[in-house]
Amino acid sequence: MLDIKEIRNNFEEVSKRVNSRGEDFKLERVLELDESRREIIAKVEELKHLRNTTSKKVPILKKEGKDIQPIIKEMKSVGEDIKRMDEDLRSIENEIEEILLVTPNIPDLDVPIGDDESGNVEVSKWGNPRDFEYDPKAHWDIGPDLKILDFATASKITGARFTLFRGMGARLVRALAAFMIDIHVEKHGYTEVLPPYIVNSDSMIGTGQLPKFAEDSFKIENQDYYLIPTAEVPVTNIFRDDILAEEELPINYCAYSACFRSEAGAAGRDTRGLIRQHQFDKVEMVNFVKPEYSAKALDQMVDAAKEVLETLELPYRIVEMCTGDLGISASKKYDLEVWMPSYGKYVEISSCSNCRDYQTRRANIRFRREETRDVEFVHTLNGSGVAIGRCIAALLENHQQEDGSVRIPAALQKYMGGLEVIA
RNA sequence: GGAGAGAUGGCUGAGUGGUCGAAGGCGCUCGCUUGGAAAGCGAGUGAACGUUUACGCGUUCCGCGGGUUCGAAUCCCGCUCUCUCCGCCA
Repeated sequence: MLDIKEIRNNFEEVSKRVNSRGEDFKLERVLELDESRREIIAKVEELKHLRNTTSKKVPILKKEGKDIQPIIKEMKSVGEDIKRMDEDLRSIENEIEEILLVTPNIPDLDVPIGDDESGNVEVSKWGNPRDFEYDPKAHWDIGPDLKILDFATASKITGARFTLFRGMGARLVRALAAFMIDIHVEKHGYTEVLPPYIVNSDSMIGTGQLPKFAEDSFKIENQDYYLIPTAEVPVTNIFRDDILAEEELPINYCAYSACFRSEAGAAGRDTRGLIRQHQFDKVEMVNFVKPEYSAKALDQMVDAAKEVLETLELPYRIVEMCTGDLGISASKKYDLEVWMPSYGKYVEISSCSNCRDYQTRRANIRFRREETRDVEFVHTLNGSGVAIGRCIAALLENHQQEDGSVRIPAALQKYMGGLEVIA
């Protein structure tokens, strides 16, 4: 959520930068509403002050035997005025909130301007796509051939966009989760958490999934519960409505979880294989940091994700998202894209975002700065470290061998019980 | 799912209609004291919003949302969460 005071005091700049995302976010209306809101507040608080001071006098006058009927009559009417103005105020504040909850974060000044993904900028590349001396298979063929992925049975059990992992396939999911978490915990100082996979709407609002993107989530019928689209939601909301001590920061959590997405707008896209599923596993990183530290934290988070891919010997590139392709909460975002031979291109496998104070304003996550004793909003970052389903697709395709088997990268072998090849 | 109890400031814990943002205690901060520390003594110690150059002033907040009243932490209604017992269950 944007800071209403920032909108008020710095309207041109805020408006220009938010609208650089390629959409007009109607901040003028917020300005108008804010104006009348403050007008009403001034009036109604004056009346409340009158009521308070008068109410204190009433028992005294009563004791003195004075006639308090005229005062009571007057205060009754004052009370009605207050009630009416409070209602007006509430409706204005609701409208302001309604707008602010769907207004995205302000992009950082150095984010490239662009309307859509075509404006994204490649920052770096690691490794080289393998030059196959034979016709490489896609993972949706490799998996079923090795009997480790079973899409047909999953669609019987549930429907489209689900996978049944079998044998070494199932083992691979478990191995990758453990492998990734170990990297983050042992090398990057993360604390492992395992959150609920179902959250309430306050949590979904806190991280930005609601109210704007309701159709992307699975909602539990007749309850205020949602299946998490990412562990970012429960983990970021751990500190909702808290004031942290400065010395507690930074807090770095990583979490394995299943993720559930309706993929409402993706009908017909990526219909084969593991790339776009309603349920997938992911290891997520979430940072809570002091404002002055969040830019650096984003680089470190990207480094942690890079390490996962490099250790798995998967070629990737890093792309910086342009203003038109940032998520609602992000002020700056890097995607890590892994080389996918079946697609003949790089495919997103991690997304690392600096959300600055956007989520913490929504979720009311603050810290007290020692020096000033002031309360400030924490900055949050989140990033995949990395998506396990897509990682399996990449492993199968990039490390496939001509005989149909798949080589397990050295670093992963101990997590696979010493297995070197899936055959 | 059934029965009961509860929710007050960083913590603990009073408060059943009127000078209550809320006693007391603990904690914390600053000062005094000390060779130093502890103890002791004194002062201070929430957040949001509005207003103000500033000092400050005002409003709101006692789980959440309504209601009664001139006035609600206190009375009434609804909801949420926590705890205990029973049932069920991995």
